[in-house]
Amino acid sequence: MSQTTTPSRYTITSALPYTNGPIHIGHLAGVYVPADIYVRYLRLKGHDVAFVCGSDEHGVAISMKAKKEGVTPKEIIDKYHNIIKKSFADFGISFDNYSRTSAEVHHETASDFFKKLYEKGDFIEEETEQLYDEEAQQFLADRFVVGTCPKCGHEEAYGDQCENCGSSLNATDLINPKSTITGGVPILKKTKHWFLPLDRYEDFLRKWILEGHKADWKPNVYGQCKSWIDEGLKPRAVTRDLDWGIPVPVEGGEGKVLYVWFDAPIGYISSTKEWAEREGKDWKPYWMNQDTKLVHFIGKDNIVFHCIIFPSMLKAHGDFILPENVPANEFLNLEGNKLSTSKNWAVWLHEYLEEFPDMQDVLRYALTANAPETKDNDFTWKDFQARNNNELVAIFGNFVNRVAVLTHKYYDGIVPSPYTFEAVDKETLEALKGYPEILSNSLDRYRFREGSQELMNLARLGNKYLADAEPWKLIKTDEERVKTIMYVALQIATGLAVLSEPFLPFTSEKLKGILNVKSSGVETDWNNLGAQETLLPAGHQINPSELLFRKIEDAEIQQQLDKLEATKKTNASATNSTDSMEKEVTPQKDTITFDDFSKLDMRVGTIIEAEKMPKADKLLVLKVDTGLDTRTIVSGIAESFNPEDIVGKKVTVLVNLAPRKLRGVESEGMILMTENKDGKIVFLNPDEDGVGNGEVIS
RNA sequence: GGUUACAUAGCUCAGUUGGUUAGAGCACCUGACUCAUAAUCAGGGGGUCAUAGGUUCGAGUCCUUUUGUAGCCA
Repeated sequence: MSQTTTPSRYTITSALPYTNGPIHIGHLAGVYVPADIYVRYLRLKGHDVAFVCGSDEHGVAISMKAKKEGVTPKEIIDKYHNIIKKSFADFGISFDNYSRTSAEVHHETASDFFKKLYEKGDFIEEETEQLYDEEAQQFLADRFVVGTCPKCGHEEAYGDQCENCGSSLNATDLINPKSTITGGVPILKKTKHWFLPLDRYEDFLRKWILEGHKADWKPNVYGQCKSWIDEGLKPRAVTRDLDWGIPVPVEGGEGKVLYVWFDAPIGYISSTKEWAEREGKDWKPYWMNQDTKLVHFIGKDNIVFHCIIFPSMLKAHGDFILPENVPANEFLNLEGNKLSTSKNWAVWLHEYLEEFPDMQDVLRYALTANAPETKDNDFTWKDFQARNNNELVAIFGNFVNRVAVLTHKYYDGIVPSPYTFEAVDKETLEALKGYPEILSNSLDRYRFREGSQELMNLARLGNKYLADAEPWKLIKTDEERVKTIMYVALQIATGLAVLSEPFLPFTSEKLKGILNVKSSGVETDWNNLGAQETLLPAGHQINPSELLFRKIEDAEIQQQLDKLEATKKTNASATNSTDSMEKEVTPQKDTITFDDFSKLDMRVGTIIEAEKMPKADKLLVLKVDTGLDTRTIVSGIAESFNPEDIVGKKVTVLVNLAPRKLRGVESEGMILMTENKDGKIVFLNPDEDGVGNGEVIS
């Protein structure tokens, strides 16, 4: 079913980022950069495009993270939605609309979608028994249950998987299951759910994918679909017992929400609606007209949802078109290890943007030139540096600079009139004309890595032309010839300015500024570039040269490597100290100023007396010599220390804390404590010899 | 465990339907040049195409084995 005619419009989606963390280079290389290149290319060719995305804000993981951190899901999604949205915008991902699944338009769209399928009888209803936490009054998603693994005996296995032996489990299989919310023992309780019977769509999928897209879908995508279909598709639950998400909008759906994978892809549609509303357009053609080409950019972990489940949903609904292609990318690693949000093993986009200001295109280029299109790839900072210094600076930037500098040197920045074109000039101009098609060839087949290299080849063509023609020598003997040479070189530079736009949008803009193309009077777009004789006319004034790229020094790379090394160390010590018990690192608090800090008066003190507070399990009444005075401090450490053991101990005391009465005893300060790996409270003690009472801590 | 994909020079990758001495960029070595961000241009060395077998006149390309990596499923 590959389309042979040119589509009237394009709907391009890129995977909705999950709002449990910021965007990192893996997301960029796999999804957003290729999607953005494709979209910019389509726009340059004058196509009607809707490029939509948004934050995916539902699901168990966010609900769980919220409970763990003691905040509401909304606080989490707002935080990450804002970070993500801003970093995309700053990075130049040119979404027509970036929405979020908590938006009203999405709730409505997803609800309606569900209702329509419900009314058509496209769901199966089934009652199953699930674990239920009576105290919290809610059903427990697999991740909310821990217990002993029935296979290996590991005591901290999750309801869906044992991280010790790696086997997947059902929550009901766990021995001694416990709710992670209350710690209580869950009971089995009946619950009703709605299932999408994928088996009904088997014939359709077989025909559509296995016959229709055998040739044009990537091997991995096609192969995975084939294995799913061949194994026999089963009904899949599209609702969950959860309090975070889109409420099931039909009778009996109280306390239940749509499965996040049911609502998320509908987010593409909602986002399109939001965009159309704002732009005063009709969203429907973008999703319902057969002459629209729909393409989903995703990572390989999402293949089944975008190729099997979502298309089945769309088919069931009946009004929608299906994706023409799903160019799923493989994964990117970082310095030899898997990227991990929870382990902080990543190059975070929002941090990159701060650490390498105005260098968006460098990261775009490095990620494109080394994109994980056919297999997992490794991002290394050394490669990043090499791509920048050897290619962007040395080949692309340098060519442009030498052309601009020579033009100013010889002609005060005015494009010279060519004299007679020799064979080499004609060949070079002819080669230049061929580039739009060369690049189209790559981009139409989603080969962005190849495309980026072809673009670089155009700059190479320019460098070679100059090296062969040697205008700097001829200027002394043959001025007419030099005019022709510089004219040709300027045409190539202009070609680069136009053709680099999808790959290097910021650079393209800058280069167009140098060449002053907007006032040249020549229409230079992708389509007529190949047909046009002149891209930058003789007599046209260009602006002074500006460097397009700067070199990246070894020290900058080392800094990034050190940062990763520090992460490794943090992770290693975290694993050691939490060997058996999962211990969450408390998130960093809001920043304070130095003035805030200096308000704290902390001193070295010595405990001179200690006794238990009557009728209190946790409290000790201490007399502490602070160097200033001897004062009474009540401390909640009785469970960890015997009073007699701590007399004479040197401790850190916050002395200017407002006094407070605890159990009738006034406490005049606070002793600083921390916790060791076993959860035991320990003193933060100034144990260096010769440190006396009353010394200020700063 | 099942399944899908991947495995080609030191590194990153091309290699369409099997067809002459396996290609490119980077790195390395040599030479040329100086307009240019010590950039550029030319030339060179370097691979028994993961492994073992098979089909074929002929296989990096098709089939099977083993190993490794990754995704998905159980």
